Amino acid sequence: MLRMSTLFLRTLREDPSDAEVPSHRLLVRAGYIRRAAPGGFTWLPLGWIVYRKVEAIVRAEMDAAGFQEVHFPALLPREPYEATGRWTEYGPNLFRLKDRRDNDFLLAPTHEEMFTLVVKDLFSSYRDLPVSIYQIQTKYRDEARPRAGLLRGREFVMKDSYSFDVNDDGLRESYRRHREAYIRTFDRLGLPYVIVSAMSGAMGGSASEEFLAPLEVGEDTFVRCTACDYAANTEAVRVAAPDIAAATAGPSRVVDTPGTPTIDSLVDHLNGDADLTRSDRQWAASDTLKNVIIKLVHPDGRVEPLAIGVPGDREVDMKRVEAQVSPAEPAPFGDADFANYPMLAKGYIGPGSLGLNSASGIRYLVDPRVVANSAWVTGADRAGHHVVDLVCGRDFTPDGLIEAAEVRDGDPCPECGAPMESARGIEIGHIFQLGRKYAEALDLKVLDADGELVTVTMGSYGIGVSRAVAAIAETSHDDAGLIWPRAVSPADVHLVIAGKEGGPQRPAAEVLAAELEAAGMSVLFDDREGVSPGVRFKDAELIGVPTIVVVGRGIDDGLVEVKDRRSGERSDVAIGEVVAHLRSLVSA
RNA sequence: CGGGAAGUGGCGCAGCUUGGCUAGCGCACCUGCUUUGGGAGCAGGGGGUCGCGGGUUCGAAUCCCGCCUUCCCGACCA
Repeated sequence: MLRMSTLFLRTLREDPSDAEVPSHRLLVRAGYIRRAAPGGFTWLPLGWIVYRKVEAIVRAEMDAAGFQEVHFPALLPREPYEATGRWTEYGPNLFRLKDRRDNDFLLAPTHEEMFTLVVKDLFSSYRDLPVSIYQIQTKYRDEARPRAGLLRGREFVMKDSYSFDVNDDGLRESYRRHREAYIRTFDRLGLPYVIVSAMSGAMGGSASEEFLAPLEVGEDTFVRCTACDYAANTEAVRVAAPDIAAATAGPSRVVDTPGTPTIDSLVDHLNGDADLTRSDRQWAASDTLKNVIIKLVHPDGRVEPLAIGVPGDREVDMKRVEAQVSPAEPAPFGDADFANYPMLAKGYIGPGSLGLNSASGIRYLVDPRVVANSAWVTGADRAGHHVVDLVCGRDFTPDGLIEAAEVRDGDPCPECGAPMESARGIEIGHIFQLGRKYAEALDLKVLDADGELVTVTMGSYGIGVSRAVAAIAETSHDDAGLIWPRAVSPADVHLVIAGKEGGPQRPAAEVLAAELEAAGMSVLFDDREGVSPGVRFKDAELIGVPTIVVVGRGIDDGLVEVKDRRSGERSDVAIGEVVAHLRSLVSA
């Protein structure tokens, strides 16, 4: 039993000034957490109870799925991370430190290397696989900007799992089992989520999905179809490509378009010149093909120019580009770069000067909407000139496709064609078919049935445990305070005494509290003396136990009040029946 | 990393422009009395290196320089 008279708790009447998002505000105000360091929080007793309940549910579902728990140090030597290149690749987000002998160490931001090495250490046969192991561990990332309390800290708790299989079929099965375990976990946590397709990072990536709690305060933008169940992170959205059977446009022709370096000016010119107007409709920005040049900086330092062609009504979304070209980094193509490519007429760049086999030799990738037989107005590689009716596949051939164009509300779903809508969410889980990257880097191989060495294929799967606490608070609160789902509430029942000191309420409440505990329910008991009823009610609402029981003025008639925190509904229940009544509520 | 705002008892804030007596207010905390179904009243208390370091000055929360931290927007971020 948690007695508020002795509980290590102090609620705040006012919002802390540095807290913006509701979960941060309320968790601090209600006495669950306290800021201890930039991006680091102390868990107070109520908060730690909730945290452990969340952790227990995560652990129970991992165990139920047959995954085995291990535990690594957070403080690790440099070497394994050097072997995979991440000592440098992780950049400034990695906490690095030295021991007394000047050896490099790090505080692990994630543990792929260690899991890979421990499996290599123990196992060497296909007979040992598949295996999935996990840990619940404190992670460290030197975030440029910790924010929103528990939602993005520099120290946080993550459940990370890794699967090890001999082949791709096995990986897919391990991935499926984790996906189902995650669905069960988030369902039990009472956390709403959307499963979205995500970018796996490296080119030619394998399957990756994120579990996003759909919340405005979230940092991830995703789109979902209004008709079917397609949903994807913005970076990973696939564009629905039209199917055009044959080119209907006439032969391409170069036209004079003086002073039209922008798409808007070009469209205005096309619609304003009698020789160029269309018979069927006005020209639109989406009829034009805009070619944007960027630079890619590869991890080895090599710099490669890249041309991206998108419909003129859309911007190139650098986040989407980055996700496509990772691990290379996109960078702007500046005036100095243009000087090296005199064949590029800025503002009038067209496919004629682009492509690996062209004069520039610049790789040319286009949006999937630029399909075979589609006709475009695009630059003629001469200032003041454009080409009309340039048909893809007939008049030019790109080097490939790239998903780089911005995504908009209302864009058609790639699955069913219905309009999609965008929303924001908090990433609470991520499942990812890693493949052989780490196994190759760290030489994790097993003997197969034929006695041949094969490289193991891996999956990695994460749940932000401390973030999940904040996400639950974020999805479940009102103006008065938190409202915990029963599965993670710090108590089953919040029992409040409301009556004059010395009256019958206190002894009756003491008896009731003991009976509730005896019946298997956990009780947060407001047994404080000299505290006015208003304070008790406000604190109860702030703390957010889903069921509040008031032993008050009804006690003379043998009645106590049962309040539902979420709905606000109250009902009087005979004190002799309240234990059974509450037990049915709590177990419902 | 760029732009903006801000650091004063546990929490929320004032004071700073124009340097000066004991650094003030509300909440919280302690003592006493009253009060007890929606953040009570009265009286009396305790608690603050004014973010850190340096400088100017007879004198700095206040002015100057540097740094750190927090929040917001952007960049960044399995």
